Amino acid sequence: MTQKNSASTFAKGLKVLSCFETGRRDLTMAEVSRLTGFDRATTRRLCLTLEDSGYLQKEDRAFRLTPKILAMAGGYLTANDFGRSVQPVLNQFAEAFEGEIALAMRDGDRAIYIARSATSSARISFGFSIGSTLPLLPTAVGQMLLARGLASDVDLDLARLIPEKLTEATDMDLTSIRQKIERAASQGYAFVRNEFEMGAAGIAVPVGNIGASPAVLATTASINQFDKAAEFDRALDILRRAAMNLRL
Amino acid sequence: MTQKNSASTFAKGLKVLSCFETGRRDLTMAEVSRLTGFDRATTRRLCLTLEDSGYLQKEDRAFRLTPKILAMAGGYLTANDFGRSVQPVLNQFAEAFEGEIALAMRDGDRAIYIARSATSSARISFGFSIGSTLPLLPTAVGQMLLARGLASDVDLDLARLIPEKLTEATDMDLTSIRQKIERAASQGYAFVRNEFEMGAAGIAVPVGNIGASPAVLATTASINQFDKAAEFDRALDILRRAAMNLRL
DNA sequence: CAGAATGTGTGCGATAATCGCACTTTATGT
DNA sequence: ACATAAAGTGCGATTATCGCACACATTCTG
Repeated sequence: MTQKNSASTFAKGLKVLSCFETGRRDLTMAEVSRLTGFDRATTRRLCLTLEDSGYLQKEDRAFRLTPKILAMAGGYLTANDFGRSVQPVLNQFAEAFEGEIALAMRDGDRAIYIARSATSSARISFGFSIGSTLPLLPTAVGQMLLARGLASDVDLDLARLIPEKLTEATDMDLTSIRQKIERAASQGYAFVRNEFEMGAAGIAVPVGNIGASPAVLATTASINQFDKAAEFDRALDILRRAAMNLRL
Repeated sequence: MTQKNSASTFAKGLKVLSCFETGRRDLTMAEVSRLTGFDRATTRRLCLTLEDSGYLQKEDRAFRLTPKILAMAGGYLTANDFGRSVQPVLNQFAEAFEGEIALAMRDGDRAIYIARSATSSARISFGFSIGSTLPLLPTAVGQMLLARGLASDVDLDLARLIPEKLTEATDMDLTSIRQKIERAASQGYAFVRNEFEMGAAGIAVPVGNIGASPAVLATTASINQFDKAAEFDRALDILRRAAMNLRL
């Protein structure tokens, strides 16, 4: 059905492209067709258009993203001047942590890393990088982003977002989650352990806005690194000082 | 004109999207129309489709990329497992340098950073990050990538690529550039000073392939950091050891 | 402040692009 | 060798798209 002010073929194509967002290594046209629900002939034309345009390359019968998509991401980062204004600050404070620090914001129903720095002693595990996406409910980053919203928006979000049991410790109770978000708002930080990844803990603090969108600063580490109150306090202090140093 | 196996509306839309790759902060529909050559009504529909799909947001009358494009980049990085296999090694060797180290590959007629690490003491200047693109001819990264190609491909490339005078010192002579590429191939590293950015020097070494595409590892610094032969040799040695440590 | 320049929004007829179906061919798996 | 899955193809029907011209809105300039 034709919709004013829109190009449905283009929208379909973007949906095909978004199939590659999850990090699935190789996708055949048949798989893309199943994921999108589009007719196989339609999917074929759209995939080949992405290949012609340089965003996908085909190997055997499977497609994968090319690094051209990184250039687009680079366009976003350059437009915001993050390479100069944000990255050096994150590098400095990652060293203060001897760990990892990341700047994140919300994109739809998820959190997304938009800048990150880590030292060689940082915990590897999940393999976070620019562009990594995290769920909102079971992560410190997500809870702090939700906490930065209006209470009425939190109500709407909690009515829509479905908790997903990622570990044995993932909190599936919306009332409990809401309390954590409210506590994050009142105490100025979110702290989550074992809910997103077993053995991992995260702390997130508010940091200002990117455009009109709230951003948060976070660090993740092994849970035992924050066991002692002094270690936790030190990490929180460094995060807060990093937040004050960031010019967003 | 209809072309088999393709969707021209989608291709047009991707061309609109690519207008935002350059890091231009805000683009109006009129500007996008001029850049692409498309009719203004066509451009309007395509821009609004990108907005509907979450890739662009509009502020006043200008559009800008949203962080959603970073998630796509994250899909590329996750598919290649760079967050786990590459980033920790780069972090380790950035510390050895007390500077910057980056993994790059070729994308069309440019080099593109696909992973990067820097310490707080690294030189800021250009603000490189994942997704940063560099020209092939006046950069160590570019010359090393060209050097990794077949001699016949280098011939074709040098016949097509047009040198661009970025600094007073940019080499515009194709014969001279060809010699530098050949030297890079024979000595196993490329070294460039002041040609891309005044005051900046870069060293690049080969590092293996990503998929079927050659990759290189590079560091950049102030030119005076490599003035002494001992400093240069140390940097080259660290780069080579980093290259050996990377599992691509 | 008026006029010029630029950007945006809209309607609509023509037509080109797209769709999706069914069939064929190729590749892979058992 | 056969079954299954994926890809490739042709084509008629239909829809989506295009681009033009005009109107409206915003910004710039003298």
